[in-house]
Amino acid sequence: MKMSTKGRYGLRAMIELASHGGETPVPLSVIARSEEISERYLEQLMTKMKKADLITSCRGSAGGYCLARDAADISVGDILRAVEGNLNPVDCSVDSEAACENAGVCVAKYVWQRVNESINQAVDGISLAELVAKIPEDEEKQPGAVCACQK
Amino acid sequence: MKMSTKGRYGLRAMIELASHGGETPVPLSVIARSEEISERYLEQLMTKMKKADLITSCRGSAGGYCLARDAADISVGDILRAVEGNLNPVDCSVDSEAACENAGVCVAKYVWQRVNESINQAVDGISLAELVAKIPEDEEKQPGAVCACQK
DNA sequence: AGAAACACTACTAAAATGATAGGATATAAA
DNA sequence: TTTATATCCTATCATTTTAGTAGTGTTTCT
Repeated sequence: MKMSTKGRYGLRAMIELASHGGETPVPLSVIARSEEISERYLEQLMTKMKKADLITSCRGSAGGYCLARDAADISVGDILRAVEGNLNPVDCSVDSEAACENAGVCVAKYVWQRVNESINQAVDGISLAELVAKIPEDEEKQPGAVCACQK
Repeated sequence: MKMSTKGRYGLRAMIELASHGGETPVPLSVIARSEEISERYLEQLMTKMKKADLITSCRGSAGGYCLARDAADISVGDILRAVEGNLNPVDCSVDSEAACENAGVCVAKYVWQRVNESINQAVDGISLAELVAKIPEDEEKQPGAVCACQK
């Protein structure tokens, strides 16, 4: 039950992006360098977040990425689901998806549904703005100090 | 963020075991056949649950596994942590473990801690007895009908 | 003695993860 | 209009993890 690098990197990239104020687009290279994430790999995650309408992009020189809306209106759940796919611990726990023929009598399903609800409730209850507000003053200025931890 | 077969099989095996009443030891072969899980693989999971003092075993002919205590006193959390290890979505989120040097200023950590607490609270709030009670009457009698779903 | 069951360790095929690589396209500034 | 700086798109690949096998040993009941 581990969050993959997709979710971890994705979240950190969004925190980094949000902490830039949003005046001008932030190039991928800046975020990647700050967070010590492979530029090529992060690019794939940004694509997913763009498709989920969490960020916008400008190509060409002086281009980069911007938040698609206010950081207060982007939840951690939005970010994680964008890069990780749904957060259900078990696919068959969500009806009409990959439910097996025993779904009707399966009591284990009850567990996975509860866990699923619990996880989503937790991540939906935290906004990006809330996280940026937690960054210590002096850290916010110099990109990179937010968290270079690879975990 | 998927639960591996360890957690899924482990939970199902325990539900199956608990549904046998506990009068006599239930052989691995019975549980494995009922739940359509590889006997050899399930054996490894049972070993973990035994080490976690969730089950006891009797060797030899007429041997098998029993719950170590009342099903009401075994939580789903106990089971999942026994077979999966801790349920933290990210290792560095738990203090004094694999914390990185930026743990002090890392705001992402806050997210993982909240998610961790949320998951554990959910699984600790469900007992094995509660699940067994949910099994439909006619299903309870014939082993295997509980859930043979591989998910 | 022999069958039935757990105990322990090592190995392995397959799947998922975490990248890397190579180009194509767009944009602004020189 | 050329050049530098970006994003965009698709394919490939090495590594790690997962899920399962296999072999051997030990215990216990009949």
